[in-house]
Amino acid sequence: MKKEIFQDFPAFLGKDPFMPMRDMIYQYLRELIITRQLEPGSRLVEEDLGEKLHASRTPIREALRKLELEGLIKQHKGRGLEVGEISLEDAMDLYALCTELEGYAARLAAATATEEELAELGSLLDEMEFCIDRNEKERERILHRSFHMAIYKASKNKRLSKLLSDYNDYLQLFRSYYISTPHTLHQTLEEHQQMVEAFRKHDEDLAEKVAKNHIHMAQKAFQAQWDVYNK
Amino acid sequence: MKKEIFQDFPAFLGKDPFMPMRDMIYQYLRELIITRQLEPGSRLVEEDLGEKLHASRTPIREALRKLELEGLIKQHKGRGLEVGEISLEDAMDLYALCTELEGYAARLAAATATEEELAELGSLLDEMEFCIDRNEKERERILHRSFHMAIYKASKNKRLSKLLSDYNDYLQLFRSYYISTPHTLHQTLEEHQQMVEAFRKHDEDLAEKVAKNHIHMAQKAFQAQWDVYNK
DNA sequence: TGTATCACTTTTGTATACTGAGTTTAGGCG
DNA sequence: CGCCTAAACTCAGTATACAAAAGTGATACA
Repeated sequence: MKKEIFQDFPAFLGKDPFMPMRDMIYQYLRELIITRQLEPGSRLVEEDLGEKLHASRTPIREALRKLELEGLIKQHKGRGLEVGEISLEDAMDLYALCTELEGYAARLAAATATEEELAELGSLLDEMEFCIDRNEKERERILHRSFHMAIYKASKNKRLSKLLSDYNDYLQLFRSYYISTPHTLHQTLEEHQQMVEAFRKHDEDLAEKVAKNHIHMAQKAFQAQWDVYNK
Repeated sequence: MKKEIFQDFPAFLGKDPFMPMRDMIYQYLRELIITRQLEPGSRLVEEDLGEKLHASRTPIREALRKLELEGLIKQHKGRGLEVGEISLEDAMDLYALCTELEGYAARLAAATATEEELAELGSLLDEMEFCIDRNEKERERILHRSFHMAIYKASKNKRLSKLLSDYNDYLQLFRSYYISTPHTLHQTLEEHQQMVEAFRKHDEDLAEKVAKNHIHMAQKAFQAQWDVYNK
């Protein structure tokens, strides 16, 4: 495990000086894993991490337990933890599940979305279009996330919202497989527009269908890239 | 917090002498909470628990963190943890979510169930009928759980299976609200029979419909009892 | 040369000690 | 008598120390 990876932890710490150390460490490691700065298979030794992050084993352990529960890290045969490999089977399961859940969330959103929520979604859409034209990828990524979050919130089901929000982060891992080309970005934008359109008409069936299709497209893009990488 | 509640922990420990203490404590506390032996609002002080369960704070903490993540216990404003109160809103959200997920699992099961899986479900059904006639409630409860697990497994989606399995345990908490009368048990049995029937015919739409209805019935029973308790 | 055993190393599991934040309580002052 | 303040207490957050399990390697014996 290279030490340089952990160089920017002090800056990360500064973000919220009141957050408990364990949560800091959790979020920090989670980000490293999801952005693949920590590669699958990397070993995570409590004492090493403690030294590198200038913390004792106790908060490290609690962060690791949480990551383990999320499925991002796994118990290494025999002993120690390591960053989990992603398997095609798991990815397919997750995409299938998310397809259902997004569809359901969209259905609920279509049924109950308020004018404010629709306006919010509309303005996010405009911003995203702007970003795509200017090729501001990072900002586009953040807006994309906000867009989906806004839908989850509009579903008015807190459990569903939390679940999808967690899964969305996880899917981030898979997205690193297929690079967003301008083409796929425009494609995605159009799908988003269709969704908002369906919400505006309060057409539940259409909203569900379009949302499901949206995730399904992402799944197909992932699988295509997977097949390229793994012959 | 009464000490007597924790009397049977040594026996619980005996079940698997190789399981780490933190997992023992987690499972033990979880069962106490779900069966309401630890009432909502009970305070959970690390040091107290350590003394009563003859363990140090470290494994206790790790067990508590896990329970907190599951939403079974909450950080009490200012200080300490306590067993979470259940809110009607959260229960309704969870039932709605489970309705969707069970429906989806049933659809998948109907599509792909093998002869072995169908036979397994059939025999569980027979056993349950036997138990209901003899009024063996505890055994019926365990079989009920196994029945749903068998469906999840038949869906062949591991993520979905894990998620529903966790939620099922959680719903146990809500079930303690409405007592299972022979009438509702027979009603439930019939719903289960309809589900297996749909699986046998590989009728996905029917399976989904019946499964959703099954959870929806449970939701209605819960809400009715809630309304009685809370005026 | 191959294998079995034993000491050693690595790393997690558990216990305990210390610290600091927030709460309660008791005493003094108006 | 009530209110404000400060000391004491409670309890979680973090650090450290010790124990135990499990791999690793070296040595001795066949």
